[in-house]
Amino acid sequence: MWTKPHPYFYLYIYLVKDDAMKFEAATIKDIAKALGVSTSTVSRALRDSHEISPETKQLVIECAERLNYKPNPIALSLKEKRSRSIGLVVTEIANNFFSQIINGIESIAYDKGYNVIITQTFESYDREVMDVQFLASRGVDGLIISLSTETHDLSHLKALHDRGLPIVFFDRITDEINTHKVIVDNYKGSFEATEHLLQMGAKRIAVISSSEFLSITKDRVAGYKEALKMHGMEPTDELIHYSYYSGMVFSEVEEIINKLFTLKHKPDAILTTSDKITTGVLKTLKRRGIRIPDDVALAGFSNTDIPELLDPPLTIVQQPSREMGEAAVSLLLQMIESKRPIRDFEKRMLSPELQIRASSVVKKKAGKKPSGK
Amino acid sequence: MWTKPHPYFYLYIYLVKDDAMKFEAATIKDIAKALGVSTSTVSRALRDSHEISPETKQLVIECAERLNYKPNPIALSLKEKRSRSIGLVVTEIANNFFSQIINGIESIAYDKGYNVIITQTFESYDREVMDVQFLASRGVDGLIISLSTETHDLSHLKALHDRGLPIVFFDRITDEINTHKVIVDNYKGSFEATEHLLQMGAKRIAVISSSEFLSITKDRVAGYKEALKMHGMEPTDELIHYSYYSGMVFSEVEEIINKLFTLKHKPDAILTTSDKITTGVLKTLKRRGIRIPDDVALAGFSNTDIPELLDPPLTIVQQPSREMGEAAVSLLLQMIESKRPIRDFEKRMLSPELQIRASSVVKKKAGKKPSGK
DNA sequence: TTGTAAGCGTTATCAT
DNA sequence: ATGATAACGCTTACAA
Repeated sequence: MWTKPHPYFYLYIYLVKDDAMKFEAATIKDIAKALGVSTSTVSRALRDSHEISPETKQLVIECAERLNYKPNPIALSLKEKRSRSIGLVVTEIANNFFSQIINGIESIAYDKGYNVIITQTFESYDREVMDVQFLASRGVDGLIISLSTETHDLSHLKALHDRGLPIVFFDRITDEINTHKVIVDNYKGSFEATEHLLQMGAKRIAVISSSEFLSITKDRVAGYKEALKMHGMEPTDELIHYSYYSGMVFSEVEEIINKLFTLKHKPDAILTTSDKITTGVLKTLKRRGIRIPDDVALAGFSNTDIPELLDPPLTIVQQPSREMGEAAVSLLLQMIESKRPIRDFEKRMLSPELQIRASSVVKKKAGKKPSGK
Repeated sequence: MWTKPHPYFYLYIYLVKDDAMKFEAATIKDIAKALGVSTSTVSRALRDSHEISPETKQLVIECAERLNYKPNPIALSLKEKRSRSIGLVVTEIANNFFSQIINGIESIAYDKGYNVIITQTFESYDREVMDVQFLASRGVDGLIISLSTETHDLSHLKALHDRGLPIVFFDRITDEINTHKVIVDNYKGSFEATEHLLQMGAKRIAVISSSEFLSITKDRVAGYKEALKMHGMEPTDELIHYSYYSGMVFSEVEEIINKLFTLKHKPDAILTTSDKITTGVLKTLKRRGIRIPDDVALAGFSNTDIPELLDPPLTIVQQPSREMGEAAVSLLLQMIESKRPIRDFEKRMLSPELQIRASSVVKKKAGKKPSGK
């Protein structure tokens, strides 16, 4: 159906002569010199210290504006012993779930004057270790991380945590490190999706989930199993499958589908629990000419707009990714900015604003029923 | 088809007591003290200066390792008067074209010790100005930017450029600022896509492009027109449409499709020139029950895997986004790191490596022909 | 109310 | 071959 890829585009690159000299920004010293006062006076005036005469303050502020003075963030960092940057470790930027996480994180981080350094693991443990070390060497003030599927050894993170680096886990979390974590109710999500498939008339629901070593997988599969039991069905191992690389490696998904559809009793519905797995299953079914929902009904976790484009529709479980990012970064900044420990587990919850946003997330459902063979 | 969205997910947030003290990293001073030498000796030893005795060097390096010494990047930045960070302005991270641009940029930037600060405009001029100012205030050493669709006034960038801030434009470029630019051959891309539609038997090809003010739009529409002329057809205005927000605002695309399909002579093929427009058109056609390619053939620019999931297939024009990112950042780092002007336009082209990578990009074509009514 | 000086971590320029 | 010192931009005791 697709012709063989062939080389195509040229890159056009315009080069120009570059003889601009480096612009020197105004410093506090320039202001001091211009006004014939000391740098400390300027510093204090700009920070609106109470021990500066209104006139001087006025003068300084005016002069600062005139010179277009901007405090040098690097000098500040050196003084304050903080980089005002936080590290982020995700699987892949080119994934809606994570790009929305990033949006959530950056919106808040930038507001508070923090940079975000983004790194990607592509589900590789080695990359994760590299990323974490890179971030540590850049002197980030804190770390937000979703573990790679390959990660079983957490020593690279433990070491940093022991040294006092604030860390927040999200989505793929771990029990081995005692710090803040942000996840959604994965159990409930897959429970409801499974239930919906049952309501559509499905009798044999298969599940394709991420690596069974991931925390989220356990919850999602548990929700699936519980829904079956609630409706008087017994989960069968032959219908439960794991994609080690969460669908990043397409052939994994393909093989699972192949296995499922060579069973004596083929499934009449499939639950997929990640963006990439959902996409992969769609692709495979299309290739094999298996129709949705006539041959199999489908319910899947997805944060992309792919399923919306497809006919017939499927059930989508959407995660509040942006809100997760916001929550994670808020917690991290809290850890960073308050030296004091968070004392009260109940009271010191998220700010109300954040909680409201968190509940605004949706689940979309498909209406059609499978022909129920 | 889709039931009304309803609130769904909870955010689970685990809070823990945080009583870890801030870890103090080893400095050059610690090494000096431990070894009873001066800081300058340590500094020189670590930088492998020739004027240090081998024994001292040995000692210092050993000690540094023992203390797990890492040079403080912030102190270095302050000294060198550079932040070792570069700013990036894109439309949106959650867009494959840009996330791959980011991949290209980061892979090279990180290797050379630079951070990348990513900002998003969402096609808004105001956001772009904010982003640029934010990046400037963070003291980035350089800027990589793809202009927003709303941007007609370039003074925010001109000011920085005049001050000597290195800037590289990519994709949506401008003539008004004389600096490096990275684009693909948009003309050729849309020329070939149009030609392919013609070969499929299309007689009336419509084009839906981004804002007509964007540089890329001009090239793409020009390629389309030229292909028509080459095949003895005259471009008609009623078949040429522009989406001001490049498909980011879905209703724009919807309206254009509506207009096209209420024409006396409806189009039998459509060329779309951006990710979002392609997606939007697919969605609209699906909603209106217009079949591809039986009712209309489709060719579109896209860097997502969405079209691959759809049946019937369409022609896809793919941009070498990762390579564009690599090219852009290479040029920028060149500008940043060499005070000397780039003298020779011809010789100082990209490194060979980069050129090779740039040609590895593909175009995929659909095979089916429209029923050609 | 304002100025002086020390310090953040590092390197470059002098001396020694 | 090594050490002392100043400097990068800024804040903050401490003095005045």
